[in-house]
Formats: sequence, C-alpha cells, structure tokens
Amino acid sequence: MLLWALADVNSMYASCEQVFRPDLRGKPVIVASNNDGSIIARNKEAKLLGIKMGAPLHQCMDVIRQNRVAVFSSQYTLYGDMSNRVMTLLADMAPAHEVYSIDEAFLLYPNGLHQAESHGRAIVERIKRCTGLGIGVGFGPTKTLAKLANHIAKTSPSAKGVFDISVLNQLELDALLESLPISEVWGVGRRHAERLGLLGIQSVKQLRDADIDQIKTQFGSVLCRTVLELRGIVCFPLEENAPDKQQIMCSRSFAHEVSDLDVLGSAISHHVCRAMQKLRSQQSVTNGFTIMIRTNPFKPELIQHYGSMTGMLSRATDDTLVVQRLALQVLAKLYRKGYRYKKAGVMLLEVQPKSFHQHDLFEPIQLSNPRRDALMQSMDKIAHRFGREKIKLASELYKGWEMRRERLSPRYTTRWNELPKVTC
DNA sequence: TCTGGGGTCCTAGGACCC
DNA sequence: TCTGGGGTCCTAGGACCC
Repeated sequence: MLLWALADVNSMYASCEQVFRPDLRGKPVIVASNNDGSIIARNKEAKLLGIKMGAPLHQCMDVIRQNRVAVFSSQYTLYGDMSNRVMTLLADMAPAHEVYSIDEAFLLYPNGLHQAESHGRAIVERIKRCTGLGIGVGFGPTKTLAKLANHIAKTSPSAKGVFDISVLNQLELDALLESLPISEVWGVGRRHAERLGLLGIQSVKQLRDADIDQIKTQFGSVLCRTVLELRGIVCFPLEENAPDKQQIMCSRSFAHEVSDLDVLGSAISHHVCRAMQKLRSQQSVTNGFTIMIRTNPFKPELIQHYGSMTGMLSRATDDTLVVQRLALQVLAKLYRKGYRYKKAGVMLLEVQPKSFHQHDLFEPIQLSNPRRDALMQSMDKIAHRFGREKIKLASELYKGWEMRRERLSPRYTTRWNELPKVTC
C-alpha cells in the first residue's frame, strides 16, 4: 500500500543560523526578511516569547531586547546550501522524492513501509547527524494527509518529531481530525477557512465529510481535490522534476527611498541581470517583461505611485543586454520625478524553452547570435566562479538602492574566507 | 528610521468568432 | 409571449503555497 512522507526542517532559517552558532543553543533566534523588514523565521524559543511570523521587526524591538533574542538578516546563500545537503540525504532514503520547498520534501514509498515510524526516526537521526538540523516527518496515504501528519509530528509532544497517520483505526482517525482546525490543512488559507466557517465547517473531519459538489461549486476544483485527499484518494501526484518556471521575478525593497532615475535604473539593470541569469539556467527564453516601481505604501502621508509597464520583444531572447536596454527605456516612461520610490522589480513573461521558441513572422529567422551566446555564457561562468558582484553592467553601478542587512552572518559553507573558525 | 520575495493555478467575464 | 447557441482566447484578480 502506497505511503507518502513529508519531511521538513524545523524553523529552517533560524536553525541554519544556530548550527554555526553553538552559543545560541536553547536561546531565542529570529531571522528577518530582506531589508530587515519583517520576521520570517523564529525558533521554538522565539515563538514562546510570542513573536509573530510576519511582524515588522521594528515593532518587536522591546521583546527582542528584553529577552536577548538573536536577530539575523536572511542569508539565502547559506540556507540554499544547507537545503541542498538535506535534500540529497532525503533522496537517498526513499524510492522517490520531490523537493517541495527550501525546507520540505515529499518522499514516496510505492509499496509502503513495514515500520514507517522507525524509518522516520532513522531519517530524523541521519539529518541531525549529517547537517545539525532538526526535522519532522509525517506519514500518510496522500500528500495532504502526510502534511497533516507532519504537523502532528511537530506539535504533539508524544510524537517526538515523527507521526504516521495511516496506522490509526477509523475511530482514532475521526477523533484526531475532529480535533484539528481546517486552517491546518494544506490548501486551506485564511479566506477559505473563513468562508468554510460560515458554512459550519470548522474541523478537518467536517471538511473531509463535506458535500463534494458544494465544495466544488463554491470553492473550485483545487479545494475539491484537497477534500478527496483527506479521504485518502490521491489527487496530487509526485512531481519529481521541478517544471521550468513560467515567470521569473526579481525585485527588492531599498533601505532608503530613491528618487533618482539613474539609481532606479541601476536597480532595474541589476534585477534584469539576475532574472536573465535564472532564465538561462533553465535554458529558456523570454518574450517580454514587466517593470515595477513603487513608493512606500506604509507611508500614506506621502504621495503614492505604483507603476508597472510591460515591454514586449520582437523576438524571444535570453540576452541580458537586449532586455536591459529596453527595460531602461520602459523605466524612463514609467518614472515620475519627485516621488520617493521604495521598491523596484522586473518580471520576465512568456518564458518558454529555448529549443522551440516561436519566431516572429516579420523578422528574419535567426536561431541565435553565437557571439552573444558566448558572451552570456562567459558572464554566467564568471558570476558562478567569482561571485555575482565581480561582473556587472555599467548601468548597475549607481549606488543608493542597497538593501538593509545589518545582521548578516557569514556564508559559512560557500565561501572559503567565511568558513567557521574552529578553536582547538 | 523601520513592514520580503518569490511562485502556482483557477475562475469569471469580456471580446470576438461563426 | 417568445429575442440563438455554441465556441475560443485573453486578462485581471483572487486564492493558495513557501
């Protein structure tokens, strides 16, 4: 009998920081979003202090100071590398797996497991030993139930990090689902939870037993599949190979507001470079892009401007210079003098595989420009080997749009000169 | 002073076609 | 009194995820 597992790292970002800072063990740790804006990760101790997910950092400074909470700026280089290590180990412990997010993977056992719980404990132990990170593992007959089991693994003291929902008998399962609110279900967000509540559906058991036609007509086919998954019917299959991105977005808030067009242009150029690099790394081309700039919506006393404008290309491309040139032209149209901009970004649209892109009827057919392809390859290689900061376009060089990252930890695992120091 | 940055899918409604 | 009946395609917006 087929069995799913969901393994996910406990407080991933906070745990990654803690692994390299043994002095912080047992102490509250939080990680701030880009620009040190809001709180995006908290360890157990920080949660106990009542620090909320998504809360603006500056509103929590009292509790942070009083309790000596360790605060880190987010360091995705580190988290990404630690994630790769975890995923490699997990892949080795199941016949098939799917990396679902930076800190979660589904594992699939097509023939089930005799001792799921002890296997789960072996996974937890191995990840801890090899990476220093704690994980929780939930087993169930569908992805949705495995996710729910994972929630129990992490929150129920008796589960101690591993829980198999598939071994429960019908009465036990009903009692458990009755005790869980629908908001714990994967695919039920705040809006759905509110609307379901109005229909009197509050527990997971009630959702599982709800009228499927009513769910379909009132909430759509996605939630309908979720309900079926709660009944043990597999609707969400394994996706072993992450599909190529259909859109690629790069955007950042600025530490300080920006009014100068050249500085905004520098930010846009930088985001175009990053986005195009992502595009090439999945061997795709883009047909166009949207540029976005906006003022600070949290300052209603300032005059606001949210501007976005799309530029379409005559031919799909993966050439940074082509997109960057047009992007700056679009930005110049979008820009309004005198506004204090807080964020800029670019989104690549109509992303498709380079191997079969559509040619323009009115343009001469040209498969690619070998010189430009070589240039792009060289840029990517240099950036990969020596770091993104070593190769830039001239238009990226205006300063003044940096992020705030005042509590950044070293890139312990990916830079030789930032390796953790060991004292013997 | 200070509020992230990515993504996906689905649906409703309008434009347009014959 | 009764005012066609199907389609497709596109877009904006809403919901969800981490």
